Amino acid sequence: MKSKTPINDSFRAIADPTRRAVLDLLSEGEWKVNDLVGRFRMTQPAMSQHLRVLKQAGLVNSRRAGRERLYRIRPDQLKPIADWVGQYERFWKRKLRGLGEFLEKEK
Amino acid sequence: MKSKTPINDSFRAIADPTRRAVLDLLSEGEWKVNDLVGRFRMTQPAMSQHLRVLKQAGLVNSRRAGRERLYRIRPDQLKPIADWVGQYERFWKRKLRGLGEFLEKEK
DNA sequence: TTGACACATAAGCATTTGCTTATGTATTAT
DNA sequence: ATAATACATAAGCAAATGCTTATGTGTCAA
Repeated sequence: MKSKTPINDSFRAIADPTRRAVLDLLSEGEWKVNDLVGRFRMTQPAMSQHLRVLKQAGLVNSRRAGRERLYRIRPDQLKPIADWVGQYERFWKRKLRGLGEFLEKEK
Repeated sequence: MKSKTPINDSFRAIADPTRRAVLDLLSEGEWKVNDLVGRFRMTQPAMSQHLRVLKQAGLVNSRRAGRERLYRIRPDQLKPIADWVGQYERFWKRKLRGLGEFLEKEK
């Protein structure tokens, strides 16, 4: 069987465009589920399932407020992803400076 | 039907741990397919399929060399991902400075 | 030219994913 | 207490994913 690492869960979680859009909305502040549903062509259970994936990946938190449930982002949990992609940042930074063509031609 | 954007393909491509590991290897330079196969517990067709996904996402290039085929990374294609994750960078940077607790408590 | 090599592609299959329509579970309103 | 609201969870299903074992296709070697 395959081991599921949390870091892997994060990458998988943001692979879905709906979930990325949800994170973008949550970056503005807390949202209740029904308000999120109203932003997508999707039923409420579908949204709840996306939120569960995000929660299991550690990318969001939730709290009760009466009979509503408010989700908030945990943006620091995106740092492992930023770190991984950041490994490659130097490549396009060099390219933007125009002194990185050697990589294209090396070998 | 759902439209498949290239940016979405990139996120999906790096969702798989094998493909991320391949990209990490390719960041050292060009690799031939069989050498990549030797690094994973996987058949050659499986690796070729991973490489195809990476190629369709624009994350790698390939060229023939005799009867071998050499793959190289196109790291600048990761920039859209870096940009998206980078939107959230300020959150954990603020947190590291210790002056970002307000976000935890706001509302 | 014939065979071996390096790789891609096809076909098949089990698992996962993303959605739907029920249905369950708190919480609030009456 | 009862009904309505807000959401989660279960079950079912089509499509996508990741792998496998054939089987192509192009290149080199004999």
